[in-house]
Amino acid sequence: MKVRKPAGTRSRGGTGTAEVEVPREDQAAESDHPRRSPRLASAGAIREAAAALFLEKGYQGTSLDEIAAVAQVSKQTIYTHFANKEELFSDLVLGNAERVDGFVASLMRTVNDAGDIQTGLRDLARMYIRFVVRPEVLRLRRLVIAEAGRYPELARTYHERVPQKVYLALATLFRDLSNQGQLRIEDPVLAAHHFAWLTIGKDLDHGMFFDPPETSAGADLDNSADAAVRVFLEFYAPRS
Amino acid sequence: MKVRKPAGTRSRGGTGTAEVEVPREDQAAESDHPRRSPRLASAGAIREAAAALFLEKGYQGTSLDEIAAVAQVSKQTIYTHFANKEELFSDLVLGNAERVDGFVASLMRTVNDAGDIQTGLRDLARMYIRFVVRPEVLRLRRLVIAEAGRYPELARTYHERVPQKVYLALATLFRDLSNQGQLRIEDPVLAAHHFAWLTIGKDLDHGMFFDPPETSAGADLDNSADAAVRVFLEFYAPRS
DNA sequence: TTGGTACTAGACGGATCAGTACCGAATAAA
DNA sequence: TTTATTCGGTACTGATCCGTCTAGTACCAA
Repeated sequence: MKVRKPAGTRSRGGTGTAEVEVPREDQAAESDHPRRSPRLASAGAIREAAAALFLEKGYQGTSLDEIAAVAQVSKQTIYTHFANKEELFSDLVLGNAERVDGFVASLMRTVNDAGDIQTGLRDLARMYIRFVVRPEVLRLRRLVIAEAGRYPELARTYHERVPQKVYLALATLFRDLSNQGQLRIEDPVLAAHHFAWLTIGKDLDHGMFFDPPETSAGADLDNSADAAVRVFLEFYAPRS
Repeated sequence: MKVRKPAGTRSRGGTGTAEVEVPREDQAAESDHPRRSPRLASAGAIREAAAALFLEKGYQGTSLDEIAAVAQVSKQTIYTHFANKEELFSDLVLGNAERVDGFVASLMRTVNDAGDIQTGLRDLARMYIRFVVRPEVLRLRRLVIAEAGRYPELARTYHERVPQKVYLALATLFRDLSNQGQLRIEDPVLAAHHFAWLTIGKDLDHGMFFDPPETSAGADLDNSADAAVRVFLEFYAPRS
């Protein structure tokens, strides 16, 4: 049961099955008073192991002993870094949520860099759908939904920081484009939802129920994205 | 899987806060004999209790002792009707899945009864969104997604019998309407997804992360549905 | 009466798991 | 060297839970 290494070399990240990026803490990121931050080398390994196991087997399906074993760390060490299982869980969920900022920024950059609006929205939709369809994203979403009943606050926070952040960015973008006369939009938030769900609806739904291996082929994703943009623009493009 | 017929409305006094319909397999015995109840009466009570508890606290969060207590039944009795916890769970999920047939039929009836296509699709969208937003539907969906990792076959079956059934019905409808010249659709399945996600995307997403109390008001739902239909028809209506 | 069915009540085995306690080794500073 | 801290190993506690088992009660049919 226990995977033990023949003493000596501890290879961290060598296995590297954790697809989700684990935020490293530099010094004061955590709560204030506890203990002086010493060698935090183990914190990263714990986060990696927790991410891999939580995403694969769910919150309740993962035991701390298992995390400790995979992280090649004593269970006690987990408790020196995290107060309890719940905090470790929320650290994973919220830590990964922070990555969307970069993604949203690149979305906006993409559409600004494009020549015309069709191309811009098409590229945006293609990026969006590819982001959403990634196995880690799907699994994390599933995980949050699964625990939404037990941890409603976590679900709310995740929703605000991930999906909603994208909707609001889209809404802002559409409002600007509408002011420039490139779109004709009365309710930017509504338009953002229309764009988002036209684009990702089918694949996100699929990803919620089926395991990731069935990742859609890239060409199919592009076709979905392009079709979504055509429908969107037919309504929201300025009347010629 | 046993084939069950939707029995009448009978709620065992006191327990019933189960919002999900529970299929009964025996319709006798209206009067409540104080203690010694009719034969097999317990199966229904077990299903009711299991439905209420599973939907509220999740699969892993619900113990069989708890179900037995709520159902006012001995734990042993549960095992005379269901092989194990998993079967009880799948009975709940799949049993409720059977109800979509009626819903889909009424959807089609609605659109056929309408005078013009705008009205027809508008009424259809309004019905659709109201169905999806119901707390029992949202909770059941959440439950299935939560256990999709552990019970992939159940997730697949649920998806086929509930959401996919609606998509396919929509696709068939759109194909027919297209043949009649009332719509202009090349890919009916794609159009069905566009229609579905334009309509329910936002509220379904919300319902996955937030607890049911925040049920959207009826007027908002109608506005969402109507806006979705406008966007849909702008692209899929025949060119005038 | 006999036997079968439907059920209650409770205990129990076997297992899992979160969280704690304690020990000793390694490490680094004083 | 001494001292303090970190960490791995492991045993332990207290609790939960699935599923089984026993013993006994009520009802019904042949």
